[in-house]
Amino acid sequence: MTKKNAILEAALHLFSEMGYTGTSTRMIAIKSGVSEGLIFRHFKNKEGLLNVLLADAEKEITSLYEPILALEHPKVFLKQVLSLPFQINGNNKILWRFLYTHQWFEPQIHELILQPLYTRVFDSFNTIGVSDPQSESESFLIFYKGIISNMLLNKNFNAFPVAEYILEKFSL
Amino acid sequence: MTKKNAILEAALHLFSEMGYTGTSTRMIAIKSGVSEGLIFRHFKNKEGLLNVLLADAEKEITSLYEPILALEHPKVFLKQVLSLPFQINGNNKILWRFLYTHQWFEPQIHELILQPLYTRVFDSFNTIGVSDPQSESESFLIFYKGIISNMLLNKNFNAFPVAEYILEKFSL
DNA sequence: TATATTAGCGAGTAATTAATCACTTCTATG
DNA sequence: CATAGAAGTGATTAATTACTCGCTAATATA
Repeated sequence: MTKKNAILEAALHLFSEMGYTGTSTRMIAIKSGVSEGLIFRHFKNKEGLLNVLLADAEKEITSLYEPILALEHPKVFLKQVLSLPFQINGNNKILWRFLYTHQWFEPQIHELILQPLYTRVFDSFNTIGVSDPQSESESFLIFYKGIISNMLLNKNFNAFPVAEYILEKFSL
Repeated sequence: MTKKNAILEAALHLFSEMGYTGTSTRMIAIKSGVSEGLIFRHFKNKEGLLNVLLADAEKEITSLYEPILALEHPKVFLKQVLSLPFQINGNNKILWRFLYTHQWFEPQIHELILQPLYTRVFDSFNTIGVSDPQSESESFLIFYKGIISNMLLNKNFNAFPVAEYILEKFSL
């Protein structure tokens, strides 16, 4: 792994655990095993490092959504959206936590998580033929985000039965 | 207003907007119009100030929940839980934002928001007689938290139709 | 091989941080 | 009124902050 990537990885871990303002560039340097100066050589400043992490996160979310957005059948698509939280594992959990902790200070993150899905979710419920596809879509996506929040905040939370239950509620 | 309360109010505002680590005691002193030293006289240190805010928040949440927890009829109670997000106004919005931004770094906050409701929600669904009261309760509370998250993160979000929709889904 | 560019280091720096301290002013109570 | 304790100030501190800079080592390219 290049030192540049080591910096990015250490910063992602630290930001997701301590927050952006709670992490010093010195901590990042120590954790990634590089000199503090190198951070600024590669990323200009601390905010620049954050922006690269945000851009990388956007790419990862896009490629995570991609195969699901390719599904044509409405009900299959919607079911797979609710399966996304279960793709959270040891590797990408840190990325999700980074996004969820920083969404309060970086407004584009909330958009990044929901917007790529919204149109297709709306169209799906519209095709299925529900009475109010907008409210149906919004409540569906609120649940999608909520289940991830809960998984990140409560280690004992077993999301499987809840997700099954919700699928039933949305007749999927 | 006492200077002690001015400090608490300024800190709550700043913490909820910039986060705990993103707020300096100097900022709090300037915003509340007191000397920086007074903060430490009243609260010992910055963390002590945070703890007082957390204790105050717990009291406020408790008194917000109290009248709803007093409702006996299961469906009436559950309906009123989903009406809680609409009690968010200019005054207490800052408190909710404080809780939601800090829940990622103060694990007890997630508990504080959900735990006082959980038992009664479970009992209510149990009394009503649903097939899996635990999953029903958990999904219901995920919606409850999710609606508030969405309201805080998306100014254009109109929660009314969504809440109505959810009540229907839970046959309330 | 020669040279230009990039990667990397570590000692600095000015500003900011949380916290302390000596001191003054207010206020309650005997 | 007298006085003890609480409220409040502002200068000061040691540590930490984000960031710079002069330098060397590595790597690419001609």
